This record gives sequence, structure tokens and C-alpha cells, in this order.
Amino acid sequence: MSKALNLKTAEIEKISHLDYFNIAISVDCVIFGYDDKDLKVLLIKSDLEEFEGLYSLLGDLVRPDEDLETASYRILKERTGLDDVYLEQVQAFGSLDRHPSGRVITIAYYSLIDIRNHKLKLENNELHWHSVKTIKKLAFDHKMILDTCLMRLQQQVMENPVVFNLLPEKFSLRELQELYEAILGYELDRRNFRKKISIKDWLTDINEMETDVPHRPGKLYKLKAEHRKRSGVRRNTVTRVVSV
Amino acid sequence: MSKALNLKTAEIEKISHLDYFNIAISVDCVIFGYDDKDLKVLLIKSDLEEFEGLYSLLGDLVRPDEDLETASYRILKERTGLDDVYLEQVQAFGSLDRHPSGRVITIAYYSLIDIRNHKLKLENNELHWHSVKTIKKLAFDHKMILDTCLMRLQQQVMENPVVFNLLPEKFSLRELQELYEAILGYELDRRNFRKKISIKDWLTDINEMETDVPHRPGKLYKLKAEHRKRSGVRRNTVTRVVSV
DNA sequence: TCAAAAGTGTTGACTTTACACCCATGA
DNA sequence: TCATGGGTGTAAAGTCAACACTTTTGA
Repeated sequence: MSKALNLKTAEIEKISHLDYFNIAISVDCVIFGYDDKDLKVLLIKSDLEEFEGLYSLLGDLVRPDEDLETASYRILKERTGLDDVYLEQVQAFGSLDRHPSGRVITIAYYSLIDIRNHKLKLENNELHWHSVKTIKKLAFDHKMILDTCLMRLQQQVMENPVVFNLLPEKFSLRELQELYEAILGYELDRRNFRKKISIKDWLTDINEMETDVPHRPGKLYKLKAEHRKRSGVRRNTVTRVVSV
Repeated sequence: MSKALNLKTAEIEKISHLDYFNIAISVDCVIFGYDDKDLKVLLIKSDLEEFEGLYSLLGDLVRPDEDLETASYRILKERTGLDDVYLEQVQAFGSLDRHPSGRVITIAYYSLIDIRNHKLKLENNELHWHSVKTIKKLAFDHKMILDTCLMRLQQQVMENPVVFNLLPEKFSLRELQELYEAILGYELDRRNFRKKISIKDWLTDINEMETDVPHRPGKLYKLKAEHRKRSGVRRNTVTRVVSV
């Protein structure tokens, strides 16, 4: 075939481009948790001199033999001990000067975990939960990554049953509403909230009540099994997204 | 300071991680165009033996000294000759086996350009517009990338005035509606569409009429200057995105 | 005079918001 | 008996979907 003259094998292409194999890739995980009516994010003290005293997200370089999700799950597992977490890719960040070590492009993921019910191995490393509201500055461009991930979470929250990853298995509607308020940053009307949630048909009433509350106990609910997805929900196919 | 003992400089970190600097990064551009009431995408014949006969998106490796947007604009400029185009990052794709040359992680962008008014230098390279509807298979994972970008475009389309990048400066409401239909893949009601567009207040009536149409000519409009953004619209801040 | 699309409003269904009272529990 | 939140419904406003006729132009 004459056309083959213009074709090159992948191997040849690789050799001719070897110069370019010197950008590193990392993933950074914005790990959200929820406690004390407050949205938190898991941060670690930066171990780079350049960022001494600042906190950063949990991230690591991607190994040549693992894909992006695998790398994110590895980080979560290494740092928190958890492996059944919700994870969703958000965006790549690739400015030239974002990392002082050289060229590192990072893929940001956000992750949702239930602080209370999973005992994390937090003490060994300098890992702590920080209230999202109070975070002003982080190492690298991590503040921007955090803001972007939070916006994405806010967008997801009413369409998809994702926030349940932040709650214990059984929860009351008050707890759920407080969580929504913490994520969205504004208050919701109780009656309207309950109506809306009940229309979604995400929950089953398990016929149990709260205990140890200093007021009338509320009913407890569980997320229906069919909505318990642990990994990134791919956006729906080409059904009507908008109405015109 | 004693703490400095545990800190390392970025330079040291770089050296200790040199092994990892052997993943390549590319950007791939899904370049949408619109013509003949049909949404098109710009594809090139793959020059890899492994994908002989298949088309692929326009992409290239990211150079160590350019950021992701710069790389995308470079590709657009090199391949189409255009530099004032709308560009938006969509997602990273990083499966281990997505590229036969080795480990290449790609960041997908979509881009919107007006086929008619920009004369592209298409003939030299094997570059052609393909109707999105008819594309079944592409080289690499490019079909998946295309699908993801199309879904993203569909989501953007009613919220943000982006589709105007696909149209000439002056256009009629019929042309605009046909474009929406091509992107969304279903038909729209004319009266409701016009009402909705007029509420958005994106357009100015320029007091001109269509010419050379074989029927009653419609009014022509322009996009208002304040909406002419050429690059990725960052999603709005923390205002109410959803109602609960 | 025909064909094609322009231009234009109303109604009913549905969704969203705002809002208040009595109840159950623990302290 | 008090404080706290649980649990519930309705009315008004706004949004969405469906739908048809007259007008203007070129062929």
C-alpha cells in the first residue's frame, strides 16, 4: 500500500516525541466531609519549603502504570484508609508556574466521605479536617481547585443523590437539610425541602426514630439501594437537559 | 527552625520523583462547527498505522513551556488558522491503554467556530468537517471524548450565550433555533423559543432583514457586545444554582 | 396564487415560594 | 412548663408546554 509510506508506527512517534515526556502528572483530591453542621475538607501541612506553614490538598504524582481514578483511589486509601468512597473528576489545572518543582499538571477530583463512621488514620500524618468556610489560602493553586470543586459539588447536589456519602447510613431529614445548607451556603425552607426530597423518591423510611436528641425525635431514613453509587456518576445521555 | 529538618525543597522533590516524568500530556480539541442545519466536528485522518483509515480529533502533546489553554490555542491556530475562538475545558482522559505510543493523558477541550465566515486552511492537511450525527468510530478514545464534549455543550447551551460562536455575526431567529435543534437533537416550538430567547436579553435587533431567502425575510440580530466572550466562561459563583 | 417561513398570545398544567400551627420529647 | 425541633398544607406567583392564524415575500 502506498499510503503506508506516510504512516508511522506508534513506536516511532514515541521516540520522536521523547522530549515531551518530561511533564509530571498529579491528581489532587478535595476530600469533603461533614460534621458539626459544617462542610469540611481534609488538608495536610505542605512539606515543601516554599509553602511552609500552608496546608495543601491530598495529592500525588500519577504512576506510569495506573490510570487517573486508580491514582485517586490510591491516595484516598493511603491517606485515609478508605476505599469505598465517592469520587468525581472535576478539572485539570495546568498553569506553568503552579508547582515549584517544575512542570506538574494536576487533575482535580472531589471525594465525599462520612467523617463520623469511618475512623481515619489521621494522627500519624499531619492531616486535619478544616472548615471550608474559613479557608483563605492554600499551597500551590489549591485554593482555586477547592473553590472549583465546591462549585461543582453545589451543582451536583440537587440533581444527583450524592450527598448521602457524607452522612451515616441512617439520618433524619433535619440532618439532611442541614447538610444541604452547609454545602449550598444558604438556608432552606423546611416544608419545601421535605416536599422536594420526597418527590425525588431517594429515601426509604426505615421506621426508626432518632435517639438521644433533646427534643422530639425525628424519623430516620436510608438512601434507597438503587442510588448507592460509590463512584463518579456519568452525566445522563442525550435526554432533554434543558427546555426551550 | 527545627521544623525545617523535615521539609524538602522543591528541587529535591523533583529529583526524587524523576521516574514519574515519563507520562506525556496532550490536549485534544473537539472543534464544533455548524453548517447546513447540522452540527459538525473537525477531524483529521489518523497518521498512526494502528488506526489506519480512522479519523481522530485534533490534538498534540503539550510542550513543557506552555500551559493547557496555550496548547489548545496553538493547535487551533496551526490547524485552522484561527485564533479568536471559543474554547472550554471539559475533562481529562487517562486510561492506561488509550494511546498505543505509551502513556498519554489527554485534556479535552471543545471549541466553537463559525465555518462559513472563517476560511480555514483545510485542503493542505487531511482535515474535514464531519456531521456529528454520523460519526460511529474514531481513533483512540476519541469517540468517547466527542460524546462527552457534546453532552457538555448541550448542558451549556441554554444557560450561557455560547452558540453564537457558531454563527455569523448577523443571524435570524430561525437560524438560531435551527442551531439549537442541531445541538440538542430535538425540535423546539417556535413561539416558546422566541419568548425564551427574548427573556434572556442576549440579542440586539439591528433593523436589517434577511436577503436572498425564498420566503418572507426575517429580522436579523446580533449578540450584544457584553456577551461576546471568546474564552471559557467560568461557572458562576455561589449564588443559588438550585432551588430546594 | 402558491409555498415557505415570519410573526405573534393565551390557556391550563405544573412548579416554586412563602408562610403558621399543633405535637412530642427531654430537661 | 418550657425549649426545641417534628411534622404538615395551602394559596399566590411564576414558569412551562401546547397550540393556530394572519402576513410577507419570491417563484
